[in-house]
Amino acid sequence: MGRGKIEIKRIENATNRQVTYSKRRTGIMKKARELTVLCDAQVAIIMFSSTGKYHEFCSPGTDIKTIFDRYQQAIGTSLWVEQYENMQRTLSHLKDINRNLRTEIRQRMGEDLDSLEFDELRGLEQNVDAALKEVRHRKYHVISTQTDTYKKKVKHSYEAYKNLQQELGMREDPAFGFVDNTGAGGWDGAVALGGPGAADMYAFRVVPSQPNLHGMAYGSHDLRLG
Amino acid sequence: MGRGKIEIKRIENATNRQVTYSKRRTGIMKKARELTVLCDAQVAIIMFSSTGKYHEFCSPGTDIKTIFDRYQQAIGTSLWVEQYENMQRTLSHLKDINRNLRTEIRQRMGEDLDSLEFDELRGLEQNVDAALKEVRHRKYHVISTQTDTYKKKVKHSYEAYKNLQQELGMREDPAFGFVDNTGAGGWDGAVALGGPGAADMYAFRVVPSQPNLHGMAYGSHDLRLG
DNA sequence: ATCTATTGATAAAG
DNA sequence: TCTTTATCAATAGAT
Repeated sequence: MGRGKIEIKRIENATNRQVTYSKRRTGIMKKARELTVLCDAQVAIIMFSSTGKYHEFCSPGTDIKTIFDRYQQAIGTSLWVEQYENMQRTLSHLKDINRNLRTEIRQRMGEDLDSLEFDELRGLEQNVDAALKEVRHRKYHVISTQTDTYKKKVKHSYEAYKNLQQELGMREDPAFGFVDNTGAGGWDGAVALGGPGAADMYAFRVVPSQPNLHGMAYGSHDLRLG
Repeated sequence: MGRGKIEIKRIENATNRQVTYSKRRTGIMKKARELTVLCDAQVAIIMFSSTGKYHEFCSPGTDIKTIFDRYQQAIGTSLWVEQYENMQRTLSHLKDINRNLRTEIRQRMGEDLDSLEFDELRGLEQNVDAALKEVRHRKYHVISTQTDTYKKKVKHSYEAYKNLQQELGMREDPAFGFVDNTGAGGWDGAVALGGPGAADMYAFRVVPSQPNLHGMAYGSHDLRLG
């Protein structure tokens, strides 16, 4: 209908496409309105043009949400509710896991032990014992690495100092001499023993792992768009 | 269009109404399909006839849910998308927490220590050390409690035995006598030492705290209908 | 946006 | 429901 028929394929000319969209959209909306009146039907139409503009039609006496709700009911499995419930399940699953993880951490900290069977308690003891050995081992490794580094730094500084001395042709002044700190005691011991207040350092680090859980109470909300 | 024009008002004859609904519905769907192709548009249509039957049309390459979500975003009152994004955020937050908790547990087991600063390492050592003491303390408490219970049971049984003996007027037979198990050794020591394979008991218990995470990959889905 | 030749849609009948 | 066909409606292209 028009001055010559057109092939049903995308109109390449953007202006023509826009004009045709406008005309035909109006036509469809009119048809929908007529169908609503003539046949006592309910119709909902949503359109997006290629430029992103949207237009809607809805039979009078109802609204798009209602019709889409009815549609969901008609097809049985409500897509939205299904997806919503999936997320809901996942959320509560994650929360369960997190609760268990927290419980395990507390037990590994020596708290909440009352609920453990004797065998579990014995296993925990052995596990924590082994962990303590690992941590100590790692600590000593770090200490020795840092000590080596420190020793090297001292050595390099001392050589730089001697070179400087030679450059200047000066005699060494014992008041500014370097002392090799090799061996136990001194720096090593001071770090290993730690000062007051150091004991809670790791416990403090735990805090960011337990952020507040505000905004997680999705339990009772209903996603249906009634 | 047709043999004479018709007024746009409800068709009273039910059969005619149904026939007209069927014809015009087909016509609208065809128009919608043409619009989709000609103008590169997205169209979603839902219809309910007066008899309750539903029909839908949706542009290929998308679906009704997607178009409806986009529509909701377009008109602003996008309750669902908002809620969805909230849940999305909560999920990723929970997953972060979960990851941190697992890291902490691994570190409390003596693994993944490389990333710790020296101070953290020292704090961890002290913390685990203290935890070990707590666990041991609890274990000994359980042992002594169970020992007491055992002793009481033995005592009661012995008394019941003696009463029975008196009832029957029998002389005590040393071969069936009871021995008071008070003191160290015996049952207590056997349990405390544990047998081979007991070391992994606690580690095994951890497994249910790490369920699979199937179906949790909501992270990359985007509900927006771009 | 308006016009109009032309095609498309469909009411009524079979 | 499917087809036919006379008739009206929609619209492509031009202005």
